[in-house]
Amino acid sequence: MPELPEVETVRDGLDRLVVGAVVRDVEVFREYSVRRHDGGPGSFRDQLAGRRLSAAVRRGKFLWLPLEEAATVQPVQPVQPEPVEAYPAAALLAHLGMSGQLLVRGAVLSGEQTPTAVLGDEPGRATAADDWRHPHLRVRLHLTGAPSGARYLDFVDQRTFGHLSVQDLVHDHVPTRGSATPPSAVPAGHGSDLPLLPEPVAHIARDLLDPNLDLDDLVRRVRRRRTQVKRALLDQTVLSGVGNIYADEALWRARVHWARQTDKLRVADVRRVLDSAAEVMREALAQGGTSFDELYVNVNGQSGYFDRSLAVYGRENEECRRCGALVRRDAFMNRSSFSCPVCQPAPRTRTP
DNA sequence: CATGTTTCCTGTCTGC
DNA sequence: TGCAGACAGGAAACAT
Repeated sequence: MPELPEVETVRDGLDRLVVGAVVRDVEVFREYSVRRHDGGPGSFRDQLAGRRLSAAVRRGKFLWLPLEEAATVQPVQPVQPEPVEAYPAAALLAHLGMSGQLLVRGAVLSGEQTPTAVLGDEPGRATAADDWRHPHLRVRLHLTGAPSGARYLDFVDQRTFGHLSVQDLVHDHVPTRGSATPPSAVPAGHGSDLPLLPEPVAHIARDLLDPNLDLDDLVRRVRRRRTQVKRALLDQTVLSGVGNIYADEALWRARVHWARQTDKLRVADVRRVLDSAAEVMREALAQGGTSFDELYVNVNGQSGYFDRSLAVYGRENEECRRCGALVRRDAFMNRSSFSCPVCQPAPRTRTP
């Protein structure tokens, strides 16, 4: 799945290849993929055409490109009063769901940039400025004026849990510790202290790679909850960016069972779980830049390039890399939890 | 209000 | 060989 490290890799690629480009046209092949856009495909197209993609920003697994009016390519529409804010008032918001990809086509890559390592394009088709349409192509943005020469930004999504929309930028609904603070990847030169987020992201908590995350506060908020620790890890309003895979990996590293109650965990345990989650995601991100090119596109149910490094996820009845016990799998929230029965002893009262 | 459960979707895999 | 059912999962929507 594209989790935080994968989304960050994509964000970085968009930053280098499509930021600065102007959207010339939009094709929506699957209406469902823009279901969260208010107004439908026609409105989606209208709100993008003629706008410049001015930055690439991420929080958790949400990714967005703030929009600016393009001075050169003005769409034919009535003149509207300019917003006073210097920061863009709207953004193209993307969530990759579990199988979404953003593929840049036609970019001329320079130097060290490996074509296929940038945005998960397919080997052999990576550099060509072709019009080839992926079987799961849902939305295509036609670009012009990209410094990289990128012609298309393709949204490809097999299982269609991902989505695109144009959203107003609003102030953070859940500022950490009282004061409004900026999102994690605020573009340079855009007033980095302006805490503007797409509306659907405004209630999403900061992620573990956010330099402005208050870790002590997060520990307190986790322990204040009365639920299983893994539920807390997956809760958007507590912490963003952690999915089922990295939750299991973090808990294994921290030697904490997924069903432990948050309000009974010690501060040191919670801190260790969070540190482990940050660590495993940083490692995945580090690998994401290099070795995933031939595998990253294969997000059809497998975790892809990071597979080899996984300690427990998807390894039912295989040996724990630490103690050799057989990894167990439990049903959890209509999915699975993987854990080591020895390293991560289950709490007494709750026995699934 | 806080927490738990269901639902959306498509392609692959398993078992009968 | 076919085909129903299980499975994968983020997060909104709904339920308790």
